[in-house]
Amino acid sequence: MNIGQAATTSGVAAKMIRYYESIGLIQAPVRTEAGYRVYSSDDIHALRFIKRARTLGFSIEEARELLALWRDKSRASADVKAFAMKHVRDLEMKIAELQAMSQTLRHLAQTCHGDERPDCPILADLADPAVALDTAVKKKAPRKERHDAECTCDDAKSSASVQH
Amino acid sequence: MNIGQAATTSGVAAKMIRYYESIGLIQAPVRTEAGYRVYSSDDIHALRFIKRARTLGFSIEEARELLALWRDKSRASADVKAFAMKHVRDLEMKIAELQAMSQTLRHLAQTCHGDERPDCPILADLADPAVALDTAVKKKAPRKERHDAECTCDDAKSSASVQH
DNA sequence: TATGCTCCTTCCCATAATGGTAAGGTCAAG
DNA sequence: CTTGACCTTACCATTATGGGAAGGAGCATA
Repeated sequence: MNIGQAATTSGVAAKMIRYYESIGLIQAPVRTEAGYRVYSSDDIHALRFIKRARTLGFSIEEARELLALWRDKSRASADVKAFAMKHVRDLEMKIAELQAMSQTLRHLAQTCHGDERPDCPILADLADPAVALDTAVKKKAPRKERHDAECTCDDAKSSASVQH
Repeated sequence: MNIGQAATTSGVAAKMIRYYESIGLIQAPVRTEAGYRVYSSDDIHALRFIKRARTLGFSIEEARELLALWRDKSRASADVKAFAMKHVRDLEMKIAELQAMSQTLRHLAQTCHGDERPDCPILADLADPAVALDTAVKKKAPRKERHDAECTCDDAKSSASVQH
C-alpha cells in the first residue's frame, strides 16, 4: 500500500505520515526499489490509533506514550486510566479558561448598545478593565439580579494565560 | 521609561514588546542617543490594551483590529459588538470541541477497571473506536439510563479537528 | 578609574502540528 | 513514447512566545 492509499484509509495526511516517521512516532516502512513507502495493515492500524488519539486532543507526545501502552501487553489498565484522566483534567482546565473569556465578553457585549454610536463598554474594558467594570456596574446597578455575572467577570480578569 | 519598566507596568514581556513593534502592532517608540527605547504613558496604555485583548483570547491580528476600532473615534459600537460576538462564537465552538473530547474520555475511563489488569477500553477505543464502543455499549446494556452519554460519545467521534 | 552588576541592543534558534510548493523521479494507461 | 497521477526530498510559512549569545550602556562602589 502506497502512502496515498495509507493516507486515505487511515485519515492521516500523507505529509503527516512522513512527519510522524521523521520524529519516530511510527516506524519507517519498507520501501520499493524505487523508494516508495509500502504500508502494512498493522501500519494503518497504528496510524488510525494516532489519528483517534489526536481527535481526542492528545498531543503527539502523548500519542507516543499511548502507543507504548497499547503495545505493552502487560500494562495495568490503571496506568492508562490515570493517563486519560490527567488529559481530561487538562481539557477541563482549558475549557474553564475559555468559558471565563466567553462569559466576560458576553457580559461586556450585553452592556454595549450595538448601534451607530461610538460609545462602547467593550473597548472601554480593553482600554482599562477597572474603569470599564465600574461603568458597567453603575449602569446595571438598578437591576441587582445579574450580580453573579459580574463576579464571573471579575474572576475572568484574574485568571488569564491563554494561547501559549 | 525603558523597555524593562514598560514591561513591568504593562504586563507585557520586553521580548514581546519588541516583537509587537517588529510586526507593526505598536509604533516604534523614540530612542535615546544610545539606542534605548523610551515609552510614553500612551504607549503603556496601548500595551495594556493589547494585553487585555490577548487575555480575552483575541489573536494578535484581532488585537490589531480592536486597536484600530479603539482609535477610530467615529466607529459604531455595533461594529465592536459584532466583532466581540464573533469571537464569543469562536470561543464557544472551541469549548464545545473540548467538551466533546472530555466527555468521550470520561465515558471511556468510567468503563475502565483501573486496576492491575491490562484489559482497557480506553486503548481499545483508540485502536478501534467502533469495536470499543460496541464493547462499552454491551457492558452498559443492562443499565439503560446512561444512553445519552453514549450519543454524546458518538458526536465526539464525528466532530474532531483540533490543535491546528 | 577600574570593576562589576544590571539593563539594553540585535540576531539566531526552538517550540507544535500542519500546509504549501518546487524540482525531480516513477508508474500505468493510452 | 507521452501524459497524468503519484511518489520522493527539501525548504519555507504559520502563531506567539521563550531562550540565549555577544556586545554596548548606565550606574554604583571599591
